[in-house]
Amino acid sequence: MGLQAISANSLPAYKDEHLVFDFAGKAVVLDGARMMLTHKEYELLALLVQHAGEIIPRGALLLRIWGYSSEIRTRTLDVHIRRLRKKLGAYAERYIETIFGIGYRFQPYRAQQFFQATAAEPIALGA
Amino acid sequence: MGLQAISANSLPAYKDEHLVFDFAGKAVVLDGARMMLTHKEYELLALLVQHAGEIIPRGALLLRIWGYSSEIRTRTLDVHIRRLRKKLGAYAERYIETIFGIGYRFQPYRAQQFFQATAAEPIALGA
DNA sequence: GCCCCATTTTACAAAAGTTTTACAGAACCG
DNA sequence: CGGTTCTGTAAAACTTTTGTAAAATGGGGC
Repeated sequence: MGLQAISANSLPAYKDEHLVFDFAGKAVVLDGARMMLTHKEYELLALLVQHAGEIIPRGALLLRIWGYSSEIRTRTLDVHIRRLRKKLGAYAERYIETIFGIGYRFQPYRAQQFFQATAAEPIALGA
Repeated sequence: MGLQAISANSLPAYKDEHLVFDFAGKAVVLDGARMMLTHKEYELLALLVQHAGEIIPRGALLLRIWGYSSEIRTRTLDVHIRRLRKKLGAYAERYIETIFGIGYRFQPYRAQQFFQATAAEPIALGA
């Protein structure tokens, strides 16, 4: 029965102490409870997690997820980031960093203890 | 005696605390009472039950049961889902989940206790 | 033809999701 | 500091999707 139940572009799942991100099953589990994410929220978080540790510029996020070419001024991205942070609960700030003037970065749970960050160096990332 | 040879698509019957789905006999029993389903209702529920736990996109349902190729806008599926839910009575929402923007999913009776169910759930998936 | 009944369509209401607006607040720069 | 730019946030506005009732359609049997 080729019912094609929800296609799966399989990447190795991301996993740390609190968060399990199953790209194949498009399921995210936080501390054992399934995170209920909308499409856009899922896509946004997935993109960040796939590039864990890297800074992703606002422009890149807006392009990849919204198809917006640069030079569109909108708060949409921020609103979605906010909702993700809300759903990430206590770990919100730890997982999703704001890189002022550049974009955002998903940080694996443990990673932050090694770099006691003052802030973030504006590491460039190709759009 | 069994002149009724085991029909070709005899799948093992689905069964849980309240619902018994006998594919071979095309009979559905809910809390001991036979559910009277029309042909389309039966096909729809059967397809969902056969893939219990999986999300089945609207497009797949419309294709498999109605032969509709995509890009036909119709509320027929929704109407049938509604009638099924009505006949499922109190268990309706528990058995048939709506996955917003994607499709529907039949959930075995017990399964939901693992994921705390607040309400209808928008599990996100890429489109 | 007429009736019955399953099914589909129509039309609108309700719900869920997304974007925009408006402004507060934080970070940067001189 | 004072000005400027950028981000956070809540709430409103908007869009899309689903739910629902009711009417229309269509096929079989009488």
